[in-house]
Amino acid sequence: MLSLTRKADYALVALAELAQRGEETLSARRLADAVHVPLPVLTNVLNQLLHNGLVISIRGSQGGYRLARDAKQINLAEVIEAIEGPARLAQCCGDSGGLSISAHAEEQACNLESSCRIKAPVQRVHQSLRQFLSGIPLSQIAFDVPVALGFKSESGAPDGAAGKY
Amino acid sequence: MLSLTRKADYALVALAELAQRGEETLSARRLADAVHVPLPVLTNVLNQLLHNGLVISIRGSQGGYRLARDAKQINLAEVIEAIEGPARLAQCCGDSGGLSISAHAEEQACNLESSCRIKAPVQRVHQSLRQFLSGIPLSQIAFDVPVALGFKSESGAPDGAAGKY
DNA sequence: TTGAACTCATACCGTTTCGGTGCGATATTA
DNA sequence: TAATATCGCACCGAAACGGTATGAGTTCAA
Repeated sequence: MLSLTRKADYALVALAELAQRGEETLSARRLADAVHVPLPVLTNVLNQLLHNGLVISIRGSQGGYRLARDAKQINLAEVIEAIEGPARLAQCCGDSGGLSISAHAEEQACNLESSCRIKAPVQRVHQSLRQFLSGIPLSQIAFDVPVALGFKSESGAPDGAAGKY
Repeated sequence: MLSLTRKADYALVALAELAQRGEETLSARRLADAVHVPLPVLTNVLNQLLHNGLVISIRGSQGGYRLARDAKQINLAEVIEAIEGPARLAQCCGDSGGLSISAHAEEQACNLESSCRIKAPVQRVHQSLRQFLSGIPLSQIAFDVPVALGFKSESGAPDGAAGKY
């Protein structure tokens, strides 16, 4: 459920590695070695990250990649969207943001009445899901900061985060 | 990103419909009509829901389906997992719970050092993601209860829910 | 100026998953 | 016993995913 694609995994790992290297410019080859991902695959991933402004590239010899911003300024939602494209929790209609292509609202799904009775609440869930991911900076992944206020074990109802969707 | 499969959509819509019907036993055919999903597809979905204890079935004529529990007792995580199988946010190793088959820990991925430096924090994210979904009851989807404490608009940092992964 | 070391962009392909269909078996009721 | 259901597979086409290959452009250093 809600799993990431493997490429998104790679992106996360690669970005974390770059974050740990700080200012250093790392060639795709060396990054691939460090992270144990086949070079051509990593190349693809890095390109997508480039186009989404998450890394910057320096061409030519001695070139390579570097984070475009500080690791604290990059969040999980960005990374995932960079690789997997804009989101939609359910097929049911719209995204919310870059809604452009939603106009190809074609054949199926949302001309159904009762399924769209679902639409509003599902979208709300999706919204808060996205905000949840937006709140997690890359730095937390890269440096594995043990977070101050974790979840309160298994006290049945999860605290805060879940209650207010 | 993080999108549900279409079948999970159908499951959600069907369950919501059942929730609204209360005690009524609804045949697959009538449910399919109500929800505008092709009958054979819905049949598959209902079977999966049956095996995961979310609905109960009554066979024979006048048979049909009904929620196995009150809508308040069914949460989103259950529904999604029933359809899409147990979760893993990242390929990176384990689930956490029914970890059995994780032993087929085969060819790839997690024999890599640096990628597994990622493992712990990613799993923590996944954990809280799951708890988040566990906190949303079917009743909220079915009856679209407008929630008391929504998100505070676009105040940059999302409140509560996101801060504490 | 030449060549090496890179990035960049795209096209391609095999495999898996997804969405959907069909059918035979079984169970229940009238 | 006939009608109406669920049940449980197995099947198929299409799309997405994961991975590979290749050619072109860019920069730097000798």
